[in-house]
Amino acid sequence: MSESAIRRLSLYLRALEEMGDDGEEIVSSRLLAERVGTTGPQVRKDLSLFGSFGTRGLGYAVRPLRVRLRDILGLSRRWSVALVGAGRIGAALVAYPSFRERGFEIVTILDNDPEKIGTRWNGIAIGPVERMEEAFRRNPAEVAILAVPAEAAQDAADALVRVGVRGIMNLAPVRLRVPEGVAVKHVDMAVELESLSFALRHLVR
Amino acid sequence: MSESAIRRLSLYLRALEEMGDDGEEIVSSRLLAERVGTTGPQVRKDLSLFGSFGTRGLGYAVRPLRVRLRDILGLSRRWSVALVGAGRIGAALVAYPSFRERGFEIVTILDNDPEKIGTRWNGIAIGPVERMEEAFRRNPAEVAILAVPAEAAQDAADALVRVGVRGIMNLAPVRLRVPEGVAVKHVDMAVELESLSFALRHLVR
DNA sequence: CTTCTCTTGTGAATGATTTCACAAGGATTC
DNA sequence: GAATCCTTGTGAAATCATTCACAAGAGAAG
Ligand SMILES: NC(=O)c1ccc[n+]([C@@H]2O[C@H](COP(=O)([O-])OP(=O)(O)OC[C@H]3O[C@@H](n4cnc5c(N)ncnc54)[C@H](O)[C@@H]3O)[C@@H](O)[C@H]2O)c1
Ligand SMILES: NC(=O)c1ccc[n+]([C@@H]2O[C@H](COP(=O)([O-])OP(=O)(O)OC[C@H]3O[C@@H](n4cnc5c(N)ncnc54)[C@H](O)[C@@H]3O)[C@@H](O)[C@H]2O)c1
Repeated sequence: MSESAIRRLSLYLRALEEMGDDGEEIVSSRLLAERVGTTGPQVRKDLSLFGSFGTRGLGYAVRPLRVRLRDILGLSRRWSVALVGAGRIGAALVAYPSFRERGFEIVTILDNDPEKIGTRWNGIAIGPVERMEEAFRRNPAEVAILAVPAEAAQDAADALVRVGVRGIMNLAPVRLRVPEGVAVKHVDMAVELESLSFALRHLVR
Repeated sequence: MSESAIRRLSLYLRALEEMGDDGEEIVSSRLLAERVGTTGPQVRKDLSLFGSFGTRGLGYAVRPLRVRLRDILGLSRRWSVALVGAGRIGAALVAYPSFRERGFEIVTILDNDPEKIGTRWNGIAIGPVERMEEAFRRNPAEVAILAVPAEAAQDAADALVRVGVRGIMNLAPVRLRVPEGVAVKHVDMAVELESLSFALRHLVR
């Protein structure tokens, strides 16, 4: 059950959610594949990892598959999220409504800048990062978004693990070391840009 | 020459840049691997795709390898970048100094909100997206960052391709269709969060 | 100059992921 | 209710990526 299969499930779910509103009842693996940029067999393989949800000769019923995928991905519950680092990227994330709509609710915001501490973002008071434990007692979170400067990221991650966070989405350009059982996803825009640069290096100018 | 190999090169380069400042002269594949979270053999395989830069028995000289990696990744030149979508995420990106430091310079910002058009961000006047062609004549860009709402993303991408952009980093949660020869990298935080959710689904509460 | 140490560079082996091909089997038609 | 159509579900094959093992070879030491 590869990482990439899981990411595709997430894309299938998104496609299904967009479809549902168009009133489609049934979708074939071929059509779903086209929506997310893969192939029919790939879709079927991915889904078959978790059971068989289609009807032969017909396809997949949109709504039930959607429910099933949400379930598989662990999205049939809500996740509480702590944001550490109330900077520019943090501000964009807090103001972004889609995460909440998809079940990820930012319940805690922490920073170490005295100027920021106490101000409210989206109804949430920014707390001092030194008092993480206290903040988590009030508003526990299973997941954290880490948006502090690179130098501060490892310490912040350690603290997050200490207060019980089991998953971190890291935006800082550093590889985090975390104990077994803690999941980290790294969003690294510099790497994305550099792999664009690699792709273009001979094509342009 | 896989996508993932290229991404690792980018991480090796970052590690080397951090090291150089520490005054390390030589680094072994083992050490470099540790820094980026992979293995020695993997580092050597990745590098050997492009030549042999090390000395047996010793390791890799930091500075020359850095230069070589920059070259391989197409980073020994500067890239001009257009930002389309001057929203919250766009604001964070424009204010973020690291991209420029690593050779990616935002030279054009476009939006379709009359309120925003004409205001200056970081010294750059936000232009109307309808006049993309004109904006590109003044400030051409090879690369674009796309940070518009999902519904607008495909149209914006089409327009970017028309004015000659060859690489797009897309932040909107949609799969873009682009012609052959145009590279797209998709930064999809919702997918990241959902794959965290998958990893935690049975571990938490 | 020879030996010893150490780490690279790389073919071969292993492992993972994707693609393929097709039997299985519901739905629809006549 | 039989025949036809169509798309799923899935082993097997092919491709792709990583790991391994070790010969090659540079430098240090004696
Ligand atoms: N802004 C972007 O577009 C962008 C893009 C890619 C990656 N990133 C990365 O995301 C991270 C945040 O970037 P940003 O642009 O929002 O930076 P920023 O400087 O605007 O924000 C960082 C915030 O973290 C806070 N902070 C610093 N040390 C802290 C600590 N120890 N504990 C808690 N809070 C702390 C600061 O007070 C500040 O509010 C950085 O690692 C950056 O490299 C940012
Ligand atoms: N904010 C986040 O944290 C976040 C996280 C993940 C993904 N995203 C994605 O990034 C994109 C931008 O998000 P945001 O939060 O900055 O949204 P936003 O609404 O703050 O900004 C979008 C900007 O695009 C402009 N725009 C709209 N249509 C346009 C068009 N046709 N041409 C040019 N400009 C146009 C708007 O005027 C606005 O300034 C969205 O697709 C969003 O889903 C955002």
